[in-house]
Amino acid sequence: ASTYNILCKGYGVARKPQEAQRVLEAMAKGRPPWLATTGSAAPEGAAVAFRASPGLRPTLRTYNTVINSWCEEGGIHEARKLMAAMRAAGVSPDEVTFNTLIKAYAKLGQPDNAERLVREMENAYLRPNERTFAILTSCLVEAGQMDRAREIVAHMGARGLRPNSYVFNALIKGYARALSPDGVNEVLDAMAAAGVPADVTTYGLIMDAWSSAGRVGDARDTIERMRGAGVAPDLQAWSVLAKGYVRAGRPAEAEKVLAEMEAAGVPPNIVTFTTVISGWCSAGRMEDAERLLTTMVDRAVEPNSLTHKTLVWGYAEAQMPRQAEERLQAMENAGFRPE
RNA sequence: GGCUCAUGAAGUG
Repeated sequence: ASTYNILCKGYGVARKPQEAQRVLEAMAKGRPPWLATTGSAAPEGAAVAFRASPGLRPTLRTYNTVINSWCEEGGIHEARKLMAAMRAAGVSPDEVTFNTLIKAYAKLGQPDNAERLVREMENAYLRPNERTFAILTSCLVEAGQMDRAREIVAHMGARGLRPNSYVFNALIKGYARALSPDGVNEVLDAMAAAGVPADVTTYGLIMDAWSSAGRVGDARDTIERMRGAGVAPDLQAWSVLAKGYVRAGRPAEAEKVLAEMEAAGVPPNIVTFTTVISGWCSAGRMEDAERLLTTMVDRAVEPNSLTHKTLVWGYAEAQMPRQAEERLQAMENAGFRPE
């Protein structure tokens, strides 16, 4: 029975296209009620899964899983229809159902609709939970509505909820991207006061804002602060630091980060290497880019399409068409399609 | 009890 649900999820993850209408219509009797009511296509694989066991009725989790697969594809309309259908079939949506739909609006950048759905959720006598607030907060932050986001978070207490790290991290993201250390520190203080420890994501988020802005000194300060707080930087955090040096036009220092992270027990991966290679390319230092590529391959890290693309770009930018062509060829030989 | 929903990294068409 849950095998069944896992199947649905698998198909959802695979983002199967929708030839489903045919599959649905071809289904034998014993079709789940929702099939009759959703006039449009469902993800093909999910429909196949339903077909597999004619006698079985979809459970709440089955519905949630399929609704999620719709939402991942931006099919909010179909998802809502499915919610109506499940109700008609006597299965009541739960918090997960609503969170899934709220997330869909969040992805579409529609905080108003997301908030509307939270109200709808409460009208259905369901309590928004921490995830609901994390999704909503993140949505508001993405929309640049920091004040509203804070309001919402402040409201959690009244509903018996305490902001967790997901919620706090969403706020931090907003302030970090606005390059507002005051805002960031304010949230960090609030986290400490709430007994929610800043984690590797929290610090990574902050570092990324600094690094993206080319303010690598601040990113460096942040990673040291993180270590001081007993939080070990992970692969992403180190990669972000390397990006900071790249963005600041300091590729040699970016490359030093590779050794630094290695020493910390976190070997660089393809993302880290490609980041630093792009730094050499940006500086027109193609021989260094090639040298690092060799180092990378020696360490059994294979270039991917983005690595190749970066090098092609680098040679083009450096007015080295001959080498650009060679790179393009190498890319094709490695089985990557040039764009 | 398990199975469904939330957060950070690469040249960025």
